[in-house]
Amino acid sequence: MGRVDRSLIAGLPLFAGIAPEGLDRILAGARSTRYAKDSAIFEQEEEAHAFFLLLDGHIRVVRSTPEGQQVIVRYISAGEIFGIASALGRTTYPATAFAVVDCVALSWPTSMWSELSAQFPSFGANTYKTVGTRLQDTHTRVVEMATEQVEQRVAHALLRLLEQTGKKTDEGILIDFPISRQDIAEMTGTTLHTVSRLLSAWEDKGLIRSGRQKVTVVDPHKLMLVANGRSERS
Amino acid sequence: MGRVDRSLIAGLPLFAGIAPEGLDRILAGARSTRYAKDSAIFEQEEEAHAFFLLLDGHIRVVRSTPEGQQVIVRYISAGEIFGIASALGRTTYPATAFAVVDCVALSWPTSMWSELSAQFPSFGANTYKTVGTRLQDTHTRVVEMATEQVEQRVAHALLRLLEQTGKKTDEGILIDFPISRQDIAEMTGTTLHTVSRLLSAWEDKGLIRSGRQKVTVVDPHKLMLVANGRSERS
DNA sequence: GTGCATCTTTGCGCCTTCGCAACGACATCG
DNA sequence: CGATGTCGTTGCGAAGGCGCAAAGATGCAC
Repeated sequence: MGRVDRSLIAGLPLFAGIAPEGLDRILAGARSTRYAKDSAIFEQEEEAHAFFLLLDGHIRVVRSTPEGQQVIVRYISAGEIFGIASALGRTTYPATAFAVVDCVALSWPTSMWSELSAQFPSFGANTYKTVGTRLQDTHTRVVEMATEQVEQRVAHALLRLLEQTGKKTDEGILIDFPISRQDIAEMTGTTLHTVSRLLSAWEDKGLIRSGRQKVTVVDPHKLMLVANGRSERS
Repeated sequence: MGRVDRSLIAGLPLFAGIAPEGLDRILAGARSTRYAKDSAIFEQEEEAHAFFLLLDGHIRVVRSTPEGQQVIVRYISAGEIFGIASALGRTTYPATAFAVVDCVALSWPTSMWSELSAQFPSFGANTYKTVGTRLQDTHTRVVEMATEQVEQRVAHALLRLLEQTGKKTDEGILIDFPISRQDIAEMTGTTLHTVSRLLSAWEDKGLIRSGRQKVTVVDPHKLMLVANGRSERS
């Protein structure tokens, strides 16, 4: 918990078009919290007491089945809002949010949502736009799961992570947070075994380099061919 | 195209808490259109010129892959809004909407969205709540596709259709619009062959009765057991 | 009433993917 | 620096579900 300087959030598209005084007023209602790696920011089914803006780090949003299987709904990067169930008329969080690395996030009490979105229409509009984008992304994922083979789905998932958090290194583009085979499996609806086999095969072909909780894409273009099924079967 | 009487929409939750004069003003900007069975209300990639409210009938929202495969995103029933891409900051429709039966829908030009939602906050709020619900529903679907076998997915899909449009008959609960094996396959990410086999097996067990483009659920409770995987393998 | 288009059923072989199991590698911590 | 736990790899067998193909049903149009 602590003060937040306006400059930390002034550049975010989320707050585009809001005057400095407005930002200060928005921030006045927020509190900043640090979350240790692997801790939960909120949990599925829990009362939705707040919504969040990630300032630093990476969040993994996970939905669990009654049988205890987990599915990764999405990753959140710095600058994105999350836990906005409250903004959408829900009273409980539909998923659990884990800090993938040490994170810092702002939070506002749910009760402030209507107030903020009314007072700063562009903030509301930007948020809804984000929700709309996520709905489309999720539909895309449904389509992928319905029509593609595992190999394509995993390739697509990696490419999406690259887009979101790719970081250039001298070997290629690195996914900028620890991610295991199991994690990738939970994003794509397969098993860690199958993911491991795929990554091994791709590494042999020189598409990627990977290690413990680490994936670097060496040849994004070829990976894209795989994702589109234009790659000959091995 | 034509006039719409206020009474047609006054009872909808979407317009709850809006005065009669407000409704009239909302309707003044709308136009009513009839769509013949199997016609498209709008098409994927098309400019999002309007958003819609279904007054009567059933709509199938379909997303196509570049390879021409189709996935049913959802069914829309009377009273629901659809084509609200515009409300979410998109400029094109992300999917195609087909009239499953003869339909009647109201439409408003996209440009009216901001005006209406500003003037009638509860209308805006209800719409966003709907979007939130759909996002959750879609996530649920992702989880199902990631963790369940085809049999469970198909059972879940049928149960969802029952919930949405089930109509009691003397044989059981009927899905109230024509739906083919192919349609069910496109909802669940499988093939019409597999769906046909499943329905046949369920019919033998007395769970359902089905015919050409028609499914009646005789024993919803047992179907729920199948959906939850609590049914012994055949 | 007859013909045609569409939808449905069902058999069979194959292939992708899973499940299980065992082993190997790497990092961390005391 | 060695022990321990977590994560990754890989082999093998099983099977769920797909693809293809052909035949059977049903409703609609003329």
